Amino acid sequence: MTRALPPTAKGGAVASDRPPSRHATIRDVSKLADVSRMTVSRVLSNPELVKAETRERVLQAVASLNYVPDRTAGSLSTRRTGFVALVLPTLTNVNFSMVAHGLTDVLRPKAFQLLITYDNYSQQERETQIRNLLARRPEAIVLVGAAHSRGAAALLAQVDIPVIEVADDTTRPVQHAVGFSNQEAGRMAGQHFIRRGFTRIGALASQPHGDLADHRGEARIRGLEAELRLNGLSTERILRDGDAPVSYDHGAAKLGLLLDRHPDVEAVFCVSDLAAVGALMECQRRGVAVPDQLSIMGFGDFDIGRVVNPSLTTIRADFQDIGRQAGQLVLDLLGPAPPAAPEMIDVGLTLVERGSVGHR
Amino acid sequence: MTRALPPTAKGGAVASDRPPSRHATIRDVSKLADVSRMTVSRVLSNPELVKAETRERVLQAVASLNYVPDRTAGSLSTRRTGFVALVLPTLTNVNFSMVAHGLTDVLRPKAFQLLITYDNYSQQERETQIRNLLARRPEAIVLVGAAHSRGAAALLAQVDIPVIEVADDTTRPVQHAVGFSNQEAGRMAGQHFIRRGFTRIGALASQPHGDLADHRGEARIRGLEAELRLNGLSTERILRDGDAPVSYDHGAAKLGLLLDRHPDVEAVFCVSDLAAVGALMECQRRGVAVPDQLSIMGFGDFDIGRVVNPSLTTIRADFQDIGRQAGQLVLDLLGPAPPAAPEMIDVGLTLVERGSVGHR
DNA sequence: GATGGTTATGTGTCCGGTCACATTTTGAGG
DNA sequence: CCTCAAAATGTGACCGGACACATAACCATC
Repeated sequence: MTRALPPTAKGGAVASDRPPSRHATIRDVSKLADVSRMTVSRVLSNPELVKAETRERVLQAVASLNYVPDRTAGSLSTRRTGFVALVLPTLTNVNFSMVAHGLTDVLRPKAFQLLITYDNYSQQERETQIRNLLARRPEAIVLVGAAHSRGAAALLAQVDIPVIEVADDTTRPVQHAVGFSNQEAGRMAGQHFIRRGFTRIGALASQPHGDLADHRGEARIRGLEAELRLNGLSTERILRDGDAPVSYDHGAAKLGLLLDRHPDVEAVFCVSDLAAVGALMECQRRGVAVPDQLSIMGFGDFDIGRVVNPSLTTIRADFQDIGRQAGQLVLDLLGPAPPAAPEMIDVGLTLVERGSVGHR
Repeated sequence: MTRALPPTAKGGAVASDRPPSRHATIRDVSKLADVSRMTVSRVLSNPELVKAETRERVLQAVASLNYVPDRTAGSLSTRRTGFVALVLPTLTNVNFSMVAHGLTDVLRPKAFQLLITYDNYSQQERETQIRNLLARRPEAIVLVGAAHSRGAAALLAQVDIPVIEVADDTTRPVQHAVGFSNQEAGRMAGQHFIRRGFTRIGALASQPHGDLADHRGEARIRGLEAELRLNGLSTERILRDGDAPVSYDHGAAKLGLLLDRHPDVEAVFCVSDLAAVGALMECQRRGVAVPDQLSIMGFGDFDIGRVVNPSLTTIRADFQDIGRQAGQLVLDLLGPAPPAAPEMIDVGLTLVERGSVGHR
């Protein structure tokens, strides 16, 4: 329960007291069952190699000692940790969590353990996280996002395990990628608005600056910009303001700003459903009818978009599927016949038409 | 990049090929720097013990070999893994994620690494997750929720590391607890409604059944029930229906059901803000004015509650603070002077009055 | 220049498993 | 009852670090 105080405890910082082993070891079990360590080991990993009678005896010893094999020790010997590292921007974004769930769906049955960390959208922090993770000797590393600091990129480039970048653009990954084109998302939004007859199209995004930046959101905005230009439309209603990541509040506040600056805006694309819902709510408060007076489109297909009024038209990427595919890719790459070429899987995007986008 | 195929590869399942070491070891570094292993080890953990000149030489060797110390090996020797295990119901609930963030806030600076898993609200799965985690020899284990299967409870009871149950009731924890009273939350909701003059009070919750059950939500409901009874009010408008965990959709659907069954209901408490927001949206669709015709209260103070119209009155528990306090408790318990008695920290609850609750 | 206390560095062992290989036991067949 | 392959079990080394302790280098002092 409580740690035994080292005998030399002076109340000060006693850093180097090697705590006594409090766990039963394989030797304890082997003695109790009167077999060799190896037999115990076999009972636990290849039971069919051990005679039923002996096996039973060993299992009883295991149970009576509450023996739980130490995977740290096992890993050192087998050189297989069973860890797969996962780096997310944050744990608080459901879509990123879905990537983790998707990975777990595939990897948990194969006895892999996810090592999940996050970097709060900071490339600097991401680099130190990657470094820490590598010290744990994961068998593969999965990262949400393809933008890395110079140091992180160097780290990943010289690593000898599968590296999979997910939920981002699949162009020029370090090794492998499972994702979609963020620019394409922006283009889809633009095309949809244009098809609906809108010409005064705006957008809400964060301002990209320095270490903390939402590269994926920015890419979406660039896609929209490109589409607008292609159609000879103005891009002046695209608002980049505030810090990443965007939120409900961001959407509400910035929609107000956009409306003040460009009262003539007909349709707004938000880099995230969160901002879109915030914008929608701000419209309710201002008495701006959606979609009659203003159309709103989001990105990400968050649950909330389905219940708001009107329901939110959005662009969907299946993040759980991304996780699953990444997980399967990890298994393939770690398997007996790993694919030789880098995999670049594009899971595509779907425009989900609901109620928040009208037409002219 | 790709795994070297074992020389014996027949294309079949080659399970037991011990992959050759692909990482530089401390010996490699020591040879290159022409020092002993121990000097290298010291440079990396107690640099001040090594002469500046030697240190420099070692660091160069480290850099040129891209040496990353293997924490698996280190852990085996020091008997300190630096892992703190965290078991959540799911990764997709922001409040649980906030617990993880709070823990990280405190533990990351102390070089601990969270080992995060989730059990999809299944006690059975939770038990196997705990078992897997223990094999990794975490130095402490933090669990969201205090309800465990018989096996899990046994596992936790005989473990020799700090066990902290968080974000749940703090009564009778296995060891320590950081949380709040869910029943109290229900009572607070009831009291607030009653103060506002309502008598026909209802609630939305999931149906508790079997392995998958939302014990926390159920406790809130029981608190509300108790409060209603205490005031001689009917509890018949409390609706327990559908599977846990509740969601926006659940709230929307079940509010409809409640309204159909009890058109006279004046105020509804939802076990989660998610359900509350869903209910609110359903009201918008049905033309039921909130709060004029119906008052709605949630639990959890999710971001979305602040932006909807009307904004959502809710009961707030500071989940990130829970995480931080749990993290600090871990540090204390692992420190040189661990508290002897079990800690039971109640972080309390706050009623956040916003727009969705009116009065008679 | 011998003495002794720092400071700096090195050696052997162990952590708790698993691997490769060796040895013993078992049982079918002659 | 012996032979011999197959099945069952055991032995020693090793994975990559860190600890405890030993030894060497340094430097001031007398």
